[in-house]
Amino acid sequence: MSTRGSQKPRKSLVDRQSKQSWLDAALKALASGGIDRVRVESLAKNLGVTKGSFYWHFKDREQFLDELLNFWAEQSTETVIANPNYPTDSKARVRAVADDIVRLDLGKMDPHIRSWTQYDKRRAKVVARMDKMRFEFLQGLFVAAGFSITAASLRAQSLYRYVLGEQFISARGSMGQRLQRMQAHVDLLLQE
Amino acid sequence: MSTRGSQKPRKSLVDRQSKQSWLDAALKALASGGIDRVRVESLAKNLGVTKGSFYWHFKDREQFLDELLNFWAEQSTETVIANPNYPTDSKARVRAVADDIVRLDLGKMDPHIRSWTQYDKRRAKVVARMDKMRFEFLQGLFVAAGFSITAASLRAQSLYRYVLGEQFISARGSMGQRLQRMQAHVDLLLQE
DNA sequence: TAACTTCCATACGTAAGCGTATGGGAAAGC
DNA sequence: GCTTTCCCATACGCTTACGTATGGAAGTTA
Repeated sequence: MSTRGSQKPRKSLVDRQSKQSWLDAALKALASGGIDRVRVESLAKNLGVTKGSFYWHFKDREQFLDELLNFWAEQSTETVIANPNYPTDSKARVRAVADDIVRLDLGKMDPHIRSWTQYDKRRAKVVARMDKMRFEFLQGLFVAAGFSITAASLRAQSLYRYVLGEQFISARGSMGQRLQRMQAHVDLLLQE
Repeated sequence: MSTRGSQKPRKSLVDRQSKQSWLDAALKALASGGIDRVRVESLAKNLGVTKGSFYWHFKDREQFLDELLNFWAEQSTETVIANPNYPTDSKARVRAVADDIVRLDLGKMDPHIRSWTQYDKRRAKVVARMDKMRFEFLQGLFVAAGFSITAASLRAQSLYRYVLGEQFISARGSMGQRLQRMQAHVDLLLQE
């Protein structure tokens, strides 16, 4: 949708930076207590600026929240799919991915994200896309590990629900316990 | 903590009723869009009364939300544990419970409850107690089905996370699909 | 029937938060 | 150097929602 190419480059980097800082702050606020803590004036205070900045970068809070959701989606996608090099052995690969999910606490935003978007059809679609991507990624792992499409689907569903469920349990124990539980669960899924 | 027995009975039934109606309305509002929709004046409108009623029955919103959380906890406890008669065969029992969880949509409140209480230490304790109770109930089922404590624990953890995780996926498919998935998952857990 | 209790309506004060209008400083462009 | 653009501060109006103060209707008790 850009106009002609004869346009000036427009530094637009300071711009990006500032917009990004708002989104970063919002994501932190979201993680710290739900969408209800994502407040324009509160974020402004944290950033050491005023609302003036916000309403220059964004139309209103609604549009901002949309960008926030997309930002979360992008970030989640990058982290999970376009990832570093995992083991080549397919079963070890599953274990490594599961380990990362716990260790990096991927999905830590999911409770708030989902509680927020659950009854917002438009936004729920974004989350549903994420679910689909993540699921297909996991399913691919199990297929590579020798399972049939059906069996892999079942196991991916199970693993994905495990990951999501884990996020909602307050007393999850130490990192070591969580890793161990996850591996035990993966063992269940990987056994013939 | 009651005072002497010579006290009058004090009908206190109208009282109970009205308090209950507020809590019922609040639970419905909570289910329909998170704790943020549990608003005094909004609930009043739904009930066809004014705030006057609310502030006669409750000290303030905070105390009301405490009662709401306890109400949810009580209700969840009743529904899951003190339940009707399930099959006597222990494996069929597990399947029946899993079936009920999906069919009755138990845990449908969990996303909002957990997103709400996650960063509120005092309230998180209530939720943690629920987690413990539910887990021990499930663990008991697997123990009864012949698994060792350790194996039963693992399977109960898996099943519980599955149930919670299921709640957070927007595109869950039809009831039939959900039941089928759940049973497939339980099959995984029940196989030696 | 008079006083008292129970329960709710009305009206008000206050605070938080959104969005807008306006101005201004600093940097970039010419 | 002057203008223009970028970015933000300040100030204001408006809405929502909480909590309180007060009165009053209906039933209860004495």
